[in-house]
Amino acid sequence: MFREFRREVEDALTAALTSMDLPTDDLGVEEPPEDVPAVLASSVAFRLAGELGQAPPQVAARVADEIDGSGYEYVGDVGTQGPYVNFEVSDAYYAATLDGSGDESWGRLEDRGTSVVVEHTSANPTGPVHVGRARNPIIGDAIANSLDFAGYDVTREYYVNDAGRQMALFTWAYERFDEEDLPVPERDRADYEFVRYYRKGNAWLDDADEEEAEAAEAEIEAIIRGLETGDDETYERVSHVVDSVLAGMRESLGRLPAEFDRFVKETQFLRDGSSDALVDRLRESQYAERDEGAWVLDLEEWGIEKSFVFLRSDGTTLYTTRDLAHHEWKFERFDEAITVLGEDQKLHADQLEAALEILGNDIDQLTSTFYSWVNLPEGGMSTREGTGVDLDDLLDEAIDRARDEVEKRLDSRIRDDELDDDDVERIAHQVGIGAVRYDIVSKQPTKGITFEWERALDFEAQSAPYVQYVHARACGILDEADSEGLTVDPTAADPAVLDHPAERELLRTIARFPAVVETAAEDLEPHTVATYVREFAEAFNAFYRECQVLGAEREEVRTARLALVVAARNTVANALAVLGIAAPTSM
RNA sequence: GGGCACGUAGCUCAGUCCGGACAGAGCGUCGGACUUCUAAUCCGGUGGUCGUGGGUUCGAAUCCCAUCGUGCCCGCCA
Repeated sequence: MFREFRREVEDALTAALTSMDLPTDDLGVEEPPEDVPAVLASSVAFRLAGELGQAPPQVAARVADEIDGSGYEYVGDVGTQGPYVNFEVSDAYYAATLDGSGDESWGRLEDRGTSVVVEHTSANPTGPVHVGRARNPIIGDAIANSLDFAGYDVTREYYVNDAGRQMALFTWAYERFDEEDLPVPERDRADYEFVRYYRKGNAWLDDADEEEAEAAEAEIEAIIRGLETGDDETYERVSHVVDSVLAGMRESLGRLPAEFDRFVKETQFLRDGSSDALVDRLRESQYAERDEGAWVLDLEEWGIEKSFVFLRSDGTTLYTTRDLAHHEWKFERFDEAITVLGEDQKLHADQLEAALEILGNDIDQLTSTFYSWVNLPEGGMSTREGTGVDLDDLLDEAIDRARDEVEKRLDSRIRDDELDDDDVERIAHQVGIGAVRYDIVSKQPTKGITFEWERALDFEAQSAPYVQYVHARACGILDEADSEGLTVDPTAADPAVLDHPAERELLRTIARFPAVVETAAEDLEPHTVATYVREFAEAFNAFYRECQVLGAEREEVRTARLALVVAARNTVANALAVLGIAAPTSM
């Protein structure tokens, strides 16, 4: 409803200014501070003061007088407070909000008929997912969710880097070393088992004498060449390693949960010839030149000083070259492509975009969004070095701590719904994993994060359980209503009886949700949903404190409040869904 | 050396893109509220040179310039 109201306010202001023969290019529409009794306000009077030769408050009064709100459904009182023109909402606004949010799809926007592929995570299949990378699936999943809610047709893609030197080295190490020479795996799962070969291979190469190293390098080179020329046997060997490790990684990611619609392998673009064809096209471009046997692009026109190598001097392709073919493949299948990348990829993303433009693509189709690393207090995390905290360990610890909390609270529990062991386990999972996700998704991705156990697993307010608790409370009320034989009928509710300030504030907050989804999707900023849902939880808790639902004195009030609780539950459930956080029905 | 990001309360962060009403939360700390739909809750107190210095503007945390600090990146790795 907020979106419709905002449009009406803009219309009304434009009409008023036009009839006063004033410019309408900057309406100055903004959300006023909390204590102002208005949903939107305009600061346009400041800008017109000079032109009219009057002080802003006088200008505001004149503009407010000129506004005719009668033709609008949701515009209520229009008044001024000093230099500001304030717009209150009408009763119809509350009524429409209560009606709309009674639907479980509240917050889902109309279908846009636009397909978008969201590529995220795409961690190299070298070993278990560590916390340093965990920001990618959590942010990526939330971005995909917000686009889905905003009416896009979303495909979630994991791009598998199975063609580089890294995987060739891994395959060589896997075939070269015996398991008995390796440490016991940290977990009984493929990614933990295989990563031992990868680490061993790297360590061995670091220590090997020149002759040994050269022989090993020759074998690794042979694997790279085999992949490059599309040799089936080489592909099978590498695939065994890649698929095994990836299967393990998918289990970790699935716990978040972060699911993918498709896994696209880099080797696909070597095997189908698209990578070679692309190199030929690039070579013909005016920006291509040879440099010490390699082929490079001069990207100075794009403000990139260093030229970009797209073909090695030995004739093999590079990661970014193959990624070019990958992106053309995406452009053919989707209207828009979004990639969630670590901040270290910025230059590559710029080079990729420039090269795609040279190849004649419409680069408006592509948007890259970046996040900063999660580091340990003592430094970065590395799969190769085996430094860092595994995502599995973080999630296990989070669940353990959440379980302790649940059990600690069982004794002092007022509600007599008798949680059984399954409930305790369910809540521990929902809260533990939710807390980890909320901690990450609630911050701007560009901010650096230093991982600390205590902070990541803080269940206090401004964390997932605070919001989840609101959902559980709403469900609790509705359960109770159900067991008392009360039917919740939103159509029978009269929104006019919801005149308590806490009820009004809750409805106003609910009304904003679709607009929050819209901007989160447009700006690819899911953390704004996290901010919103926290504010929502505050509004609900105030309502919960001030307004008895089941114990309401009049039946019509109870009916209306029950409808409000349904609306609140739908809102918080969907906001949590966007963030990828579970909404517990009890806690 | 060049480029990009970040710097807001003791700590963790919103707000910055699109300038506007006294800069907001949580944690911490101090005090208060459970015979009342779940106290993982709520209420009150405490706490800020918005890194620093200039500039633009009626108005700057927000825009511009400079500067300091931190992180990331700077062709044949991914």
